[in-house]
Amino acid sequence: MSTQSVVTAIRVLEAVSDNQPAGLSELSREVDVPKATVLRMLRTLGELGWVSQSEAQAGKWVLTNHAFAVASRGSSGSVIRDAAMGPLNALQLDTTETVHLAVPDRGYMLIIERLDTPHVLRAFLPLGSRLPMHASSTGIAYLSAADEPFVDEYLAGPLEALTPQTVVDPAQLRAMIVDTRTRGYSINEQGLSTGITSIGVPLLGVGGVAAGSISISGPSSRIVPAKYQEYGEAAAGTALEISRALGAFSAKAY
Amino acid sequence: MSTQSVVTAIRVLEAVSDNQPAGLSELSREVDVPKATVLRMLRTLGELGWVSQSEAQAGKWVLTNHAFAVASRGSSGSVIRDAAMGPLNALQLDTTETVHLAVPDRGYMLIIERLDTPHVLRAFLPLGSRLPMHASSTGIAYLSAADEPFVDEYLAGPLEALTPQTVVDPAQLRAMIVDTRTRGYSINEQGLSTGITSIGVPLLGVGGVAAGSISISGPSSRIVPAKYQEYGEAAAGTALEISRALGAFSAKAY
DNA sequence: AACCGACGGTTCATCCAGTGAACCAATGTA
DNA sequence: TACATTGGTTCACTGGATGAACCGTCGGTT
Repeated sequence: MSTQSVVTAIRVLEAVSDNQPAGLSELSREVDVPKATVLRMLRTLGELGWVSQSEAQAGKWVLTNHAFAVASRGSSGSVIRDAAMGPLNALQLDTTETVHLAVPDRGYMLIIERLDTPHVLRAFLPLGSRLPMHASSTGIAYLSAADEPFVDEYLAGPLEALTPQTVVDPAQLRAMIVDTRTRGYSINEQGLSTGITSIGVPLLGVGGVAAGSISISGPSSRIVPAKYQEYGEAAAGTALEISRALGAFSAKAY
Repeated sequence: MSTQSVVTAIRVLEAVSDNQPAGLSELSREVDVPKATVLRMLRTLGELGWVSQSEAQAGKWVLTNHAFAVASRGSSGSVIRDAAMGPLNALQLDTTETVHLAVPDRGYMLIIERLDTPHVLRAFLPLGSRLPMHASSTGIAYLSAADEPFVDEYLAGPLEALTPQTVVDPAQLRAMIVDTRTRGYSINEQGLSTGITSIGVPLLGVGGVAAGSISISGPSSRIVPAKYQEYGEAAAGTALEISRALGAFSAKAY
């Protein structure tokens, strides 16, 4: 790989992100690069305003808000967001529950938008949360629209259980994906966090490829089985609208 | 500055972020670095999963979601978020209007969280939005708690008007900052976008330094002058609670 | 008190990775 | 047709990146 110093710098950056207030030796071990080099990277990234020394603990390094600001103008993210916000807003008002907009990132679903419920009891997924695909309705929905090789590869990997209800059996997950395809929406009952049920639908981008997903989430006491169909169909309608806006069904532009 | 290839890479990354589907020559000009070098950076960043070729337009480069995922675990962001979400939630329920959580980034306020109003008529700031400080209630609130040199520098810079109501006169802005200090909250009437009024309060971090701000926003037809005081005081109370949790008033830990 | 290990941070000779001018083919446009 | 711009490639040169060995400090053990 070329430009190895850049590679090192980015790896350091990701290591900082993963270990938040991260120490020098710690990072050096993590990235497997001499301390001197890591420190030089941190200094450079610091000058650029991407990391800084934690004011709470000297010698510990943290990410800055600037890093977030630069990266939040993500490509597909903003395209999808633009297309999704209107319909998503309507969906939230219709259902009165929290709706999420998620895009894929390396086996995770990344929450990039949220419109929340007026209910006192509300679910909180901070913006930027990464949810394992197999443990979230957005993830299963995304997988239901993704191409086979991707699904095979994902299901072959290690699947961690986040709650006692998390489904980690590949065969069972495959069945859930098939159900999602036929039904039009995925259902996740407390597989991500206890007491939360969620219903997801995939979004399609240009050429009909999976681009992300949306979901309706709330306490399992409110999102009861009797409501699955109503919410599922509402979400599916919204997703269709967004996918259409993304150009999923128009002739591919050459 | 050391490790110049890293500097170049990050500058390329930021240039991509700013110009979204960005072409090679375009970036080369922007960063003032030969095309060959820019291309090498793009390839390296591509291998790392931070940028990719736009599938819509070949040869154009865009940021990936992965970049967003890494950077969204921002330091101060998450610390503040953890401290703020509880009180903010209560504030939203009390006022029934949209509340925002914002942190500073190079002259802008970065919206990192939002709790939505149940009202059909609602304002949308996408999460990750960057608002000029002088044109937002969060910005003026932040400036009212920031140190003098920072304020001087900011007001000396170019101040763009986003709407006909945006205040861009430094003297007038300074008066607004003073008012904010004495009153306890800032008011922005349609300075950010027409038809939207917003009330902001600064958050203080360790040592009492400005760390961010919160705001209550809504259509100017609902957030009328008669409500300013009620909302302002509610927000100020919430901000105080958050600042306390951030350790603004405890003895500095040595 | 003396010892130890781990911490953040520094130094500097070696050498290889990054640089950028010049190049290509393709497309657009006047 | 000619000209300008695009994305992308090549390669000799050299100066910037590397990493082993170093320093001072801190906190816990014995």
